[in-house]
Amino acid sequence: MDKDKKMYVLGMFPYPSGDGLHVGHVRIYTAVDVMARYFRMKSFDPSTRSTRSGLLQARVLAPMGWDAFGLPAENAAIKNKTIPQEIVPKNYNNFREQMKALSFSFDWEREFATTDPTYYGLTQWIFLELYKKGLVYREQVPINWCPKCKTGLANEEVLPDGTHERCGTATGKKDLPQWVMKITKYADRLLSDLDMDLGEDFDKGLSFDSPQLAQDSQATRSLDWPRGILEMQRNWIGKKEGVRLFHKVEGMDLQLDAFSAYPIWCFADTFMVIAPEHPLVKELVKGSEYESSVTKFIEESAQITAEQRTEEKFEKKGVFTGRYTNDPFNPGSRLPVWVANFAVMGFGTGIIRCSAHDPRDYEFAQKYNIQLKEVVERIDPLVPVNAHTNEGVLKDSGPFTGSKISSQTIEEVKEWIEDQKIGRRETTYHLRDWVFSRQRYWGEPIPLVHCKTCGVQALPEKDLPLELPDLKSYEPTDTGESPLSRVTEWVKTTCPKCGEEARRETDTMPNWAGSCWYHLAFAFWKNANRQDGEKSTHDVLEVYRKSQSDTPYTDFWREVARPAIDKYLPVDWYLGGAEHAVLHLLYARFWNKVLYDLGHLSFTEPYLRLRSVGMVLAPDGRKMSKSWGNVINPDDVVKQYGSDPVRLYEMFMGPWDQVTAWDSRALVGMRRFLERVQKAYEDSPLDQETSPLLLQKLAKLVAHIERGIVEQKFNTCIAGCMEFVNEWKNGSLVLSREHMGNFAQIMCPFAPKTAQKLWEIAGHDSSSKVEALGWPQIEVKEGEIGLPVVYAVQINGKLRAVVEVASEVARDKEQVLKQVRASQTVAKWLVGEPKRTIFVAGKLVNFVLV
RNA sequence: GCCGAGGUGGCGGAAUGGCAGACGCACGAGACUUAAAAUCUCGCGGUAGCAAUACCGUGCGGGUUCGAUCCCCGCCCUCGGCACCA
Repeated sequence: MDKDKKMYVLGMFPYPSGDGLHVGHVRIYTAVDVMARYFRMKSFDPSTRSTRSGLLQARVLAPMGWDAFGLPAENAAIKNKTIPQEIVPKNYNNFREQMKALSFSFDWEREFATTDPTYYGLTQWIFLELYKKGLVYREQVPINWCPKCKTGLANEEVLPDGTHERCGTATGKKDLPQWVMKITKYADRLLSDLDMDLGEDFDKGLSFDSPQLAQDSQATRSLDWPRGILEMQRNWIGKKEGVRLFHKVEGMDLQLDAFSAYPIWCFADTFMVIAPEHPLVKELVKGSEYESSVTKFIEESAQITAEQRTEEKFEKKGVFTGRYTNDPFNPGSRLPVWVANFAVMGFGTGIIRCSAHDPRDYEFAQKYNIQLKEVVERIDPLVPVNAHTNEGVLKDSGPFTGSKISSQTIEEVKEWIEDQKIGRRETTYHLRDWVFSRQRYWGEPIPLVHCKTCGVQALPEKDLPLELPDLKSYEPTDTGESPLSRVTEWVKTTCPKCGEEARRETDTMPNWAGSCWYHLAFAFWKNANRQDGEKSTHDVLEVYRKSQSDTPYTDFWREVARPAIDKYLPVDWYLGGAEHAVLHLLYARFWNKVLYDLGHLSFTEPYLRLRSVGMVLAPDGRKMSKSWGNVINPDDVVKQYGSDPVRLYEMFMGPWDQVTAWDSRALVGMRRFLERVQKAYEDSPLDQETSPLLLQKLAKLVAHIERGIVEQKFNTCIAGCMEFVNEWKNGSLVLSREHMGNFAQIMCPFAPKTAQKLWEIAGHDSSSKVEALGWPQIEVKEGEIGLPVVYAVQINGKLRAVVEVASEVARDKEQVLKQVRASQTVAKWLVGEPKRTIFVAGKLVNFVLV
């Protein structure tokens, strides 16, 4: 094996809740373990066979850790009247034991929790790197607020009807200063890199000459992610190139800017709409006869929750402001300005130019009798053409009258707009900046200090990690501030710049922070459980912290972390749930790009191949949920059936990427199969020659499993194994000792315990490990075995017979046709000479009579 | 409305242009057993037939092809995600 090659297989690390591992987790991590075990065997180098640790030299990384900060643990601790520091380790220790019980062969000496100060010190260091790069800023951002509990709430604590999930009070919003990350600065790259050629980053993991991986090197080496998830990322970023258009309000010194993504249709616009929450609305009507009606409308709109607003039946409503603007597209015309609830702040400018060519605008204009104009002849006489089609020939459109709409004329219009100085090109994004503050206890403290004279100061690297103080009471405060703000002795500090008294930032980081870079940490992480006597990451970092350097973390990153990261990253296979399709993946990609720009990483995309698992439903076909009482606990089934049958069942139950309902009865089939194989091994003498048919099947099975594993078609791999055993035992066929060993080897990724037992029954002693000699290679040359080839014979495309042809002539068309025609059944159907004969070598003959 | 994934026996599913229903579950019959469980053997899409066999059959309608579960066009349904996005 090429020493520069590696394989990094990663399952999205779990949030260790008190309920323990879920069968959905088991489905993901069994797949990760199957792949990891396969790649380890595959990476075995026969030339190092004599060295004791040929396997250990292979650079296959399959780590596991715990995403342990965040709201659920904090709320669970509050509920149980304890502290997160106590329940979190309890939870992840339980997760680890459950995983070990399932024989997951993860690199346990690399395990960590994001709540470990050694880990979150590095998270804080990365935060400061982003901060120093100017990607973190402070802004007033509204949070969800429960006026009764006097507490800030996460979105998930607010029910769809806008009430607080715990007390039922209607929630509101409260403005708080928050730290925000400028992810929008990276919007373009986050979008275009989805299609970028990743070059050699992609090649590093190609050493295992597996079927699909071999294909990759020939295809474009852009991200190999499910199409749907790529699409969701694109939509979430939501890049729109358009124009910002300027309008003067008649009789006022006021400009209204509107964004348009379809500028070529602007000649049709006949009115404008402004969002009720737009800051200029009040100014527009101040002191006019419209003031009261508009104010009333604003108040009404404010009471409607965002949820209600997005309901389908939601009625488009508005009121006239009494104001008009000029229309730069139709000089001399004026556009009435309405306030309407279908305009929202936060997209575009909050002000829209409206026309008959937008169904929503059209509906609104019809309702309020606003004059309309159309610039493209209708196709359907009942409705105006929709601008989104961007098709048609313009009429009544100033200098563009008579132009056919095309990408070229759209460009011309944009140019014309800029020439006329009535607007300018602008790109908008759906993506917003990322609110990074949480007014919560259980998260990484944000390592900033507020000084009266020096303003906000970053904590020096030497002071990291900034540890979370142990608190007995950590419930949210009634001002909405973080619970940390109450801990006077912790908050009180000195300014790193001037040394005067200063206050620590009391907000903590969101749950996402730890998961933004954990895949990097696994590359260099060493925990204290190591057997090999090497220093743990904690100890190494301590040495740096106690050194003279002012930048111990930067030094550590450069000297320790970076070389290991370069060795293993990017992640070759990333397996997890589709629920992270947008946020986690986007945030992690964002941090990766920033770290790349800072020179801390050598690659721009963290996850090369992404696969999402299908949900496991309860036996009743519904989602598993405590409230339905239909949750299957993996502990119970492992106890009842054993770990190998559970692993096998999770892989066998259906296509890995599709939803399937759990069926405990089907599980017994897995145990039966494993017992049957073991019996078959015990009954087989070890001194036989393998039957030719079986040898051929075994060779095919090995190839099938290799392809199946990299394509995540685990279900058919297992079916293939079952089929093989059925062939073996139902016929009077025999397997040699060597081939019995081979079958044990290919079973190993799926059912490692059973595979080891089979290996031993096949004559190896227990000090020999089934995975230790690599992946079996069985070569059968075509024709060597001399088995007859089965031809399907069709008449007019309809199957009429099946004919065996001796292997020596099985590829010779003339000979095959002769033999096929000799069959009685074929002769019966073959009336007259065929007009055409289709011959597919080794497979099929089709006589076409008509 | 848009985007995505699906629709095949009683059930989970297999077959990605070439023998539809592999493999497993459930079910039925038989063997073993005093009996049951377990295990083993056989059967198991529908219709007709004692049978050989024939016809029908992969959500619906059309098309391409010697040949379509698979590719193309138009619909229907289920699940997941997003949405007054200007």
